[in-house]
Amino acid sequence: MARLGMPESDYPDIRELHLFSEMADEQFMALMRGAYVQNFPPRIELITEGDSSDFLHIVISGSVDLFSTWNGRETSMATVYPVSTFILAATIRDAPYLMSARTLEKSRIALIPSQDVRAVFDVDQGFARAIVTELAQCYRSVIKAQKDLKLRTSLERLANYLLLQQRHSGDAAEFDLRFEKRRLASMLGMTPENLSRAFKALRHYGVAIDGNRIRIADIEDLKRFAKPDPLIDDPST
Amino acid sequence: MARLGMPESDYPDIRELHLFSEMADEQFMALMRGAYVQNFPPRIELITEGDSSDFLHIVISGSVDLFSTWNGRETSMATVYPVSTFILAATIRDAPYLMSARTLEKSRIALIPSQDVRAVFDVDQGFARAIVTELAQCYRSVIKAQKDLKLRTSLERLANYLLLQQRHSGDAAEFDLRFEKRRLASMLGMTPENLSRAFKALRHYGVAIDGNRIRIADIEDLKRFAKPDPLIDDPST
DNA sequence: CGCTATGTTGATCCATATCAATAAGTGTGG
DNA sequence: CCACACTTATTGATATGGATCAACATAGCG
Repeated sequence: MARLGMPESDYPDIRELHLFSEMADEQFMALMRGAYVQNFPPRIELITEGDSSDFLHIVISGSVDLFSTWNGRETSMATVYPVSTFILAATIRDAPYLMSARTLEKSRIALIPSQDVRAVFDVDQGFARAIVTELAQCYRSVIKAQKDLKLRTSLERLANYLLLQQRHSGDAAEFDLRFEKRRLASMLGMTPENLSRAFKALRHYGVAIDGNRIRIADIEDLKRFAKPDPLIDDPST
Repeated sequence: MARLGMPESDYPDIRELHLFSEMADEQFMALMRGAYVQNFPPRIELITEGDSSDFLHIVISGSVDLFSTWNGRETSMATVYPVSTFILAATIRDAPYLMSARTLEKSRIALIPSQDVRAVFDVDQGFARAIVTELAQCYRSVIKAQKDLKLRTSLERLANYLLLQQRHSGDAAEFDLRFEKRRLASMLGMTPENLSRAFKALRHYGVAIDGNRIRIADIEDLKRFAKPDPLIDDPST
């Protein structure tokens, strides 16, 4: 876990990130020279909400939970998978983190000093364009999550989540949940107990669950209940 | 309501927007030349979610409600006051609007073709910097709203909202609600009936309400209940 | 092989929505 | 200027979604 300069073997993965793919080689190398890479065990808190945003983080392998707390309560806000960045907005604004982050599993994380990111933004046209595109994407994702929360019941949110995961699994009739139910419940804005019951309630629409394995008997039946909407559920639009 | 080129008398107000204040004169004039201004009566739907984002909108006077619908339900997402823009993210990504917009009152709205915005972004460093800062700000606002929704009860949300409005009114002991309770309820993610009862429940913490007028007897008392948190309630951070 | 965290199930409680009735504005046209 | 229609706000009664509490089962994991 000692802090090391980034090995060049990690460069290609990061370079492929659309955030870095359009920038000049020279600027990319400048960013990489100032960057660090660390390997973390599971359940390590990487950042804490309220801290100042000294580094842009990139998940190279593993996965990271973004969560927030208030008054003794806690909620999962998002999950970050390789290869992507997190806390870009705090880095840009040089403002305190609004969310905490912890590794879910053994993870490899790259850290780029925030001031380097801001400096390169000002001199590299492609990087600037990429950052603004990425940020707009992030913004739209949160808006969709908020519509999901305000317009749907927890049962409807779960149904739509399952349809999305199913699509994500190449439209297979069966697939595994990507993370533990405890966190899924928190992400969907409900308690674990309520999630357990929601799964049972969805049996009426042909959803079978065995451990982490989900089987959807009749997609159309589930869709009639879930009423998926591209303006809420499509990750791309 | 006929579409007209923007009169030069509107330029200064827009120029002062931090989104436009740092850009070169030449680029600013280029944007303005392609822009239109329209006056709208109250309750006119300016854009509809799902439509393609042809124009960046700027509220010059009046106010605009951003709302979303699904399955016959509707919720207010935000209110836009002069002078500021809305649907910047859709403009940047050239993607469909995720929210609809309607005037709340008689309003003056400027429309800048989205492709002009994207074109100027690529040639003006100051404008690019301003856009990315603005977007990061928008993103953080929604994250805060989401924390508010997921971590607090409706009573706690209302209490913190009142504290914020009070600060917004120069820490006056009395102030008026800025918009009708019906919309306030929707913004806070509750029904009008529930809001009505929530106001009465806050009497225990020294909140008196008469029509649109709010009086907070003891700020500290209300704060002990509301537990305001800069990472949720501060508009600036 | 136990320990600990996770998941399930049942009973109950609480927050919030819904339905219904009434009151109070607000704007419109006569 | 008033009468009417229409929307908004309040209040009460009730229903329901979802949380909490508790008990137990189960699955990883050292």
